[in-house]
Amino acid sequence: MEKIRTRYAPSPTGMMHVGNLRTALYEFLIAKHEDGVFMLRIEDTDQERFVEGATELIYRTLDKTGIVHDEGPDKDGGYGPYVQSERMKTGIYMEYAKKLIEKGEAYYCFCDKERLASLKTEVVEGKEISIYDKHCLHLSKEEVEANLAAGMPFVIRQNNPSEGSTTFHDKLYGDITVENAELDDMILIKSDGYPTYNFANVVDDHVMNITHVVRGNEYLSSAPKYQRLYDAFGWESPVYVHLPLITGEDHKKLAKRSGNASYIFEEMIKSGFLPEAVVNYIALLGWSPEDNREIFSLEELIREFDYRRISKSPAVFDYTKLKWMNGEYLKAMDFDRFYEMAEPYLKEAVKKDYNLKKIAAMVKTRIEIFPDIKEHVDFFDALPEYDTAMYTHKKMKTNAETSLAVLKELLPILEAQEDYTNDALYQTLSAYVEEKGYKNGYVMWPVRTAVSGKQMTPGGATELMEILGKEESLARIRKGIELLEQT
RNA sequence: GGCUCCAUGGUCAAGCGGUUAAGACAUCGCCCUUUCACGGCGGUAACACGGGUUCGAUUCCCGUUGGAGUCACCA
Repeated sequence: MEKIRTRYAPSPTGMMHVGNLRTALYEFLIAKHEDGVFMLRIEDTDQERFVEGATELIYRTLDKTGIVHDEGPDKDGGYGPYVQSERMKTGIYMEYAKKLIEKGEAYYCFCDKERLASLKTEVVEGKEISIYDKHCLHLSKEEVEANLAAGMPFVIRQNNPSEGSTTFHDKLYGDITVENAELDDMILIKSDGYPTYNFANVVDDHVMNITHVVRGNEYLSSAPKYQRLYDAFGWESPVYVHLPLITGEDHKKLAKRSGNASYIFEEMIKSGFLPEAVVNYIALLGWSPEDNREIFSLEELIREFDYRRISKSPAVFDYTKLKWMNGEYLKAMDFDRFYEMAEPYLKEAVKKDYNLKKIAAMVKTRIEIFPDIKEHVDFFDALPEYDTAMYTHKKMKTNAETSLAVLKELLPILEAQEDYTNDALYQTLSAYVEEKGYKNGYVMWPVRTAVSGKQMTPGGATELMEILGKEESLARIRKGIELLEQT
């Protein structure tokens, strides 16, 4: 059987959001699942929208996520060039466009902007709707030659029949048929000589031997026009796989512009997400495995990914679930790697000379994304101002009064204590608890409160004291006693 | 508005004619616990509606409603 070849064909116009990334991922998975080839092609036919550095961003993102291409501008696989502006220089698009003209499947159009504007009949939701009237199709050969000779600017349009219908087959959506009358004579070659996406895409996919055209659902409605192009050329059409859209909370397609930063990959990484967690999460937006598993490495995805299980309805991007998944990755992560990644966040929150590794270990199972660290550990640097009401805990049967008593009794004991390791401290406190016949929490609660000044901490009382050290721990307990005495 | 697609809990999502309609996130409760978290256990919560087809429809067909996409010399 022929080897599967898929392609990711982004235009270098800015940031990559999770929709783009998911498309790349599925294209990659579909190819790799069957040991095929995943290719990268840069579609830069719109010179006006080109953004400096956008190509590098694509490389960086692919690299970070592990979605590596087998062929591309930087990896020649014999189908190059892989950048459309370079391909254009070879004259390939014009050459194929002319073939279509010869067949009567395309024609020169000399209409100017004004005439085109006069065709716009209707305005729906702020968008002008127009369908080209085939005005230039009726130009005689002589007129065309004359216009060309005179250097008149032109475009080349597809000549779609006004009768009959066109059907194409999508692997997920099945047969889709539309009336040819619905098909506008779209522009194939722009007046600047560049091909449109619509044309370049079809030509390149064919010439570069792409077997499976995988792309977002937004192309579903133009697919019949592409199909007509294949038919006009007499080419066999590829296998189409149109992917369901990823939407925001508003159930609307993710927009590249006006984009919410939380859907942009780079921004997500900056805000403390792991690339592998993001990849794992988006793999599950629109696809599900046969079993109930949810945590997948990229290698596992390659093994399990069956594109026939891709769903047809759009999926809302759930930030909360992504965070949960990121937390799962953090918990499962090797400690050294975790520490390396967490260190900058720890150092920002804790300036004093505490054992950051111990703090990191405490925090590892409690956070979902790295920035969560700050709120967990900020009390190490400075005891926050707190309300003595925090000493009251119903379940521990503590209140300001009992806490004061316990703390006062404990102070001399802790002053005498030299070994401030967690185990030793815990032993000391336990002994005290036992001697007095108290409940554990009755003692631990006020100590932890005094030592942290917080409702929630990443560890218990003695764990905290080990890190704070004797001096600071005692200072905080004295402070607690002072506060409690004032009430 | 035309065309096209889609339709299971708040979200992701299994199901592919007969099920007590899975599971996950979120949410709520309980347990565990040196607080919180983790972990464990449990609860609330869904087949949009109306017609068919069928012995039987969440599942197949049609319609309605709802949602989305698209209608550029952008991709």
